Amino acid sequence: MKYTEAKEELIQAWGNLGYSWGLNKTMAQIHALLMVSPRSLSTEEIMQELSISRGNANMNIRALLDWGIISRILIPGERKEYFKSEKDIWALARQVAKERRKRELEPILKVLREVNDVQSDGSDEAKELKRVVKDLKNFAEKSDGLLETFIKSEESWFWNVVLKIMK
Amino acid sequence: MKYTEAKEELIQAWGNLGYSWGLNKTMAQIHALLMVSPRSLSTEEIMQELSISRGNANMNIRALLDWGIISRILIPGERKEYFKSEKDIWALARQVAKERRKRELEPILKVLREVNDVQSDGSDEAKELKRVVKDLKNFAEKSDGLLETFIKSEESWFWNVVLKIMK
DNA sequence: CTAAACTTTCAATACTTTTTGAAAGTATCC
DNA sequence: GGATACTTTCAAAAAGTATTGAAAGTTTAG
Repeated sequence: MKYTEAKEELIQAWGNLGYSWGLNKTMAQIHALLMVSPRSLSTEEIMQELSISRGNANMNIRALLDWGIISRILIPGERKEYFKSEKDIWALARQVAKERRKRELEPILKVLREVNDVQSDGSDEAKELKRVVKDLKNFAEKSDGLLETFIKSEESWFWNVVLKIMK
Repeated sequence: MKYTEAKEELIQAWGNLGYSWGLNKTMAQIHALLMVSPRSLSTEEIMQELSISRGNANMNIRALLDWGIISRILIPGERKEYFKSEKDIWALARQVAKERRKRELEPILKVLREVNDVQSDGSDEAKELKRVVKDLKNFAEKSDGLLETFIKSEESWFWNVVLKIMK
């Protein structure tokens, strides 16, 4: 397989994976591009490589900065901004986990804690609801704890544990 | 908080969580409704409760059946079909993990294995690409293994390990 | 200060996904 | 068989999301 072909396939594939991690397609592609690039790239170059508009590039670069998975590089003497991505995939996964926890898990935990106070009127429906809320809350809290552990973990430490699990 | 209010909030919240798990909003809401319902419901009842059309209800019920997270119930003497959901949340999570693994992780693993054969032409770009592919492949394979372990796990067993990790 | 080099915004547009509802299909009953 | 009670399909409409590009904004240099 040729280099450019491989690069395009990878950007495409990583784009899909990123999408399933909760980024959008362009975000994930920009990220992939920065991943495979040995030097940091300017907005202009990103637009070019991915054939996207300035606005689109700008918005998604900002979103990536916001997620904390790429960073701005200022090159002395240059006015343009350059960007590079986090290249350690575990660090990236931890960062994504952190953001998703904030965006997705926290809101549902809040609702579950509220709904937990529902007064049962003794009906089957209310009893079932109470049971489900209890289970969900328990699940969500445990997931939250696990995520937190993962987010704070050192790669090597995490690895050792995972290997132990999978043995 | 009142029962109906709590129920609606929960369906809403679960709808959002399900969405972030890769189900669509209606799918997740139907699932939530079945979760909190002490008895199985017919298509008609689901349409009613969620104010959705017959077509929509039908399509999403089929998708949920397809994911294997709800099941069809036939009540003797009745012609209608009823549906009930898996109520064990861990079993549900395992099922979702299984489907997503098939739909998302497997395709990227396939691409990574292909791209892995790229011939380096000695350029920095090609070297970087090779490095990234190697890392990603490693990561994806390890995630795949971990997911597999989770999917096949018994709840209690998994729990013990998780608790150990989090201690 | 003005021009140049950039970055950001945003209304319009294009694209994707979801939802609707009526029509077609299927199974069961008498 | 025909009527009834359902389920499924699917083209059209609506809703949601992403993308464009030109205009406005900002920063730096001279």
